[in-house]
Amino acid sequence: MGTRLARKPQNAYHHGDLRDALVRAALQEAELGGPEAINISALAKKLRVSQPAPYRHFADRDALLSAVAAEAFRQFNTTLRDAIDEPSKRTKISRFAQAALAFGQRRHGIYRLMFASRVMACSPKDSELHSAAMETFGLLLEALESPAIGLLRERHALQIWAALHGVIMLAEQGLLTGQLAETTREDLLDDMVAQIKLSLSLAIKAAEQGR
Amino acid sequence: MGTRLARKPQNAYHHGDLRDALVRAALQEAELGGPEAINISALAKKLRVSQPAPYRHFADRDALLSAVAAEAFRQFNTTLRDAIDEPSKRTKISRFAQAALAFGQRRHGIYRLMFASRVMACSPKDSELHSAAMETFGLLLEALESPAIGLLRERHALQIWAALHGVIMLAEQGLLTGQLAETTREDLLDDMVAQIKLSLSLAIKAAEQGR
DNA sequence: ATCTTAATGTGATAGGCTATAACTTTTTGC
DNA sequence: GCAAAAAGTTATAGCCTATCACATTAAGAT
Repeated sequence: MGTRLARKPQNAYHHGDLRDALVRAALQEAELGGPEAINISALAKKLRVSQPAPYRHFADRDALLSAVAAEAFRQFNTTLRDAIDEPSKRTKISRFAQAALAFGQRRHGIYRLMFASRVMACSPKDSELHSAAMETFGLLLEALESPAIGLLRERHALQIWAALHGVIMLAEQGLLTGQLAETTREDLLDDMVAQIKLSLSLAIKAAEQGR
Repeated sequence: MGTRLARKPQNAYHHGDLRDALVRAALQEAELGGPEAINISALAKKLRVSQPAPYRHFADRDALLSAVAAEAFRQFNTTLRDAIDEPSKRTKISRFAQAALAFGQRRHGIYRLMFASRVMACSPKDSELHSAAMETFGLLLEALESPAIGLLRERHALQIWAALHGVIMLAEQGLLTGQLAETTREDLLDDMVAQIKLSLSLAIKAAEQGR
């Protein structure tokens, strides 16, 4: 992001970097309180501009949220890329999954914003958000490290994606804390990933024999 | 719900059933638009009462949403109970999962409301919501039909719960439509359930041999 | 250099929604 | 029946989004 000025030059009529500053500040607000915590008036006050100024850069609140979600996806992708590339004994997909879970827990407000349906609903309109989310899926496919191709590969990627998302969402709501305090979320997720990988290898073997 | 009057007796100062009427009307609004679509002023107008009247029955908007979510969970539980009891060649857990997926897709706004974190966050406070959600989990355990007990059983129930929730949430956002049009969501979910069941039976066998 | 135009910011203002306060009308229990 | 609680009402305040008309600065063309 901020390739330009990071702060408003004091006494300047023009902020110089308002659009990016808004996204950064909104991201910070959402960190704890999720999408609901993003308040245009409050952001304007914080950045020392008039209340309507943000509307010069975003058509409405949803447009701002969309831009924030896109930035969040980019940060998510950076984290996942690091996890994939980091050397380790575990499989790439396991590292991918654990990194995503950690992101979802440490930055739960942001994660919630990223998948807020209001924001994701406008995928076709907002290509910035859409492409960032697609890149995440691309990283997942890469992490799968599977010889499978085409539909089978995508199918299993989607299963992992769903398992991951489900665990993160449930963890967020404390639905994994009450009971089962002993078994950690990391273990639960790793089990699911292992099951899906196993099923994938079986499917490949079956396909090879069938051919 | 409505054991009392279904409609407001005309020209009556007291509505007679406002609390339940509000929950029903709100549920209807959320059907399409999710939790954001619930508007206290609009509900009051629709039910022909003054705008502040709802506040005689609910402390604030979140309290209303909580009550609506509780009712939604009860309806969810009824659907799931029917699916479990219905005779079929498939396993109980598969029927459970398919019924939940169908509910999540047909009534996506309601499903979103049920798991809106603002609402679920206040679990301890709102025992009505909390107990309805716990009952859902109880039904899942029942549907699992597993000889496993204790932690192992709960662990696998949570895995299925997470897989289910993940698939529903992704389907909701159209993230399962673009690619993979051929493979239906039902199949995807059934695969995941089968994988988890398989893993469960293996774990049981391992535990028996270990003993 | 200057002139025009687009971009960006401001004050004023409207409208919607939540929520509270003070007052009124029924209902209910003693 | 009467006192008190329950459930409505009108009036009003406050917050937030969003738009309008106007002001200022930046940028590009001549």
